[in-house]
Amino acid sequence: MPAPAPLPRLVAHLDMDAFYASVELLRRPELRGQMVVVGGSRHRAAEYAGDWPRLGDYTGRGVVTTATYEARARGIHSGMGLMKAAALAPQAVLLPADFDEYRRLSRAFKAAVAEMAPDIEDRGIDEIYIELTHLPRVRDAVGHDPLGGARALAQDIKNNVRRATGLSCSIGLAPNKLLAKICSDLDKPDGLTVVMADDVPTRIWPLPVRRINGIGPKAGAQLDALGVHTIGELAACAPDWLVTHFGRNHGLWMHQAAQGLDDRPVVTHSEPVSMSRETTFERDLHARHDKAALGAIFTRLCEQVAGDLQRKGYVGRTIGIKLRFDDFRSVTRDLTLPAPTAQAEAIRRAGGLCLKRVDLSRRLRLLGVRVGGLSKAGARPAPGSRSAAQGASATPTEEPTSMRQTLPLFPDDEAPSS
DNA sequence: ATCGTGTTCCCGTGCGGC
DNA sequence: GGCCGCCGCACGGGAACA
Repeated sequence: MPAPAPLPRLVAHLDMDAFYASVELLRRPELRGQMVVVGGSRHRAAEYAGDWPRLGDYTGRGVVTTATYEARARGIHSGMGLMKAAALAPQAVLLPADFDEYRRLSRAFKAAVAEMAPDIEDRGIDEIYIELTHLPRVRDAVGHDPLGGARALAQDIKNNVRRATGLSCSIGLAPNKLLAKICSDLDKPDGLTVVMADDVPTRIWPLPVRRINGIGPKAGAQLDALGVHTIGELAACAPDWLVTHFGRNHGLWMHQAAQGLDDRPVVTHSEPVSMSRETTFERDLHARHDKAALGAIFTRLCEQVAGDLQRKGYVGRTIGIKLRFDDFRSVTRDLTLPAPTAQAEAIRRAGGLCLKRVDLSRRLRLLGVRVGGLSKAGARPAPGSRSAAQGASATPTEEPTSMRQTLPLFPDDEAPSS
């Protein structure tokens, strides 16, 4: 009896095509074929008498969230400032984002995948990883051809997503998450791309290093400056040389990734670590001059994040704020409370204390509130979180005195250090 | 005239417990 | 008591990604 061939691991990465824009086209089919951009937050999708709002008429802050392929052909891409996009294609239709609808379709496409392959890792609203290795259709594929079985399954998953949502997606099929992610992008839209270990030199090595998930703008620019442009060039770098430039962890990881190696599991369950709300103002605000407006925004953010926590049944111990100044520098401050909370009042008081630790002489463009160190609202504190238990043996209901006094939301700049 | 929102992970520093 | 090393946590910043 011949020894059974070792089973290759098979992972799929599924990415919805131009997700938000495609959802908009589902309910506005008359826009098909046009340049459509989704983005901005403060404009309304009012009733248009056959006349769509045009990018060129938009004034204000905001970025492109998604653009149809027609708009991308004009050089528009996600993350681009709306005013810059407007210069490229003023006649493109601009629609505001409707996250409730996107979440509805997101649940629908994930359910359609789960019918066929239940081991799914959520990677946000429009993409997932799928573990295929142990599925009967793959493991016991006819002719002992697991790859053939996986490819057929991936095609069936695409068909089921389209049946359930009317939307197309692209799937990458590979021996690990890293390669699956890269190759789901190789044949967009509506693609199904397979890359196995043997294909890495021909299909992966010619690509720019930025295509590796985890090499972002900073590392990409650094590698570029060092003369390393493609993944193949990165693969040829000595690990020690990468370690000297990027540190032990990062350098060794880069070297592994460039070989197409990755053993991260598909993680099917995860708990949230933090929840936050933030907002960019329509115009930059000053802590003293616009104190009332900022205080109101701050209070609203605290209420929103408290509402999010309560709705989802979490409490958190670490309260943080985030500020972005007019020069785009940002700072964060946080504070860990003796006991977790989901109350807007407590969050606002702690956030107010954080705020006092920041030099507020520059104008602000963004304010955010974050709650981390989350635990389930009903649960006993985890045996790992010590400070609540081992600090003074206070009763859980007792409030520190500092929490009881009403603190100014945006304190005047007191005792300037200059 | 750019440059949002929400989340995770990682690293360095500082500090206290042991 | 002082010092040391180790460890974990809190905090702040940065990078990355959807």
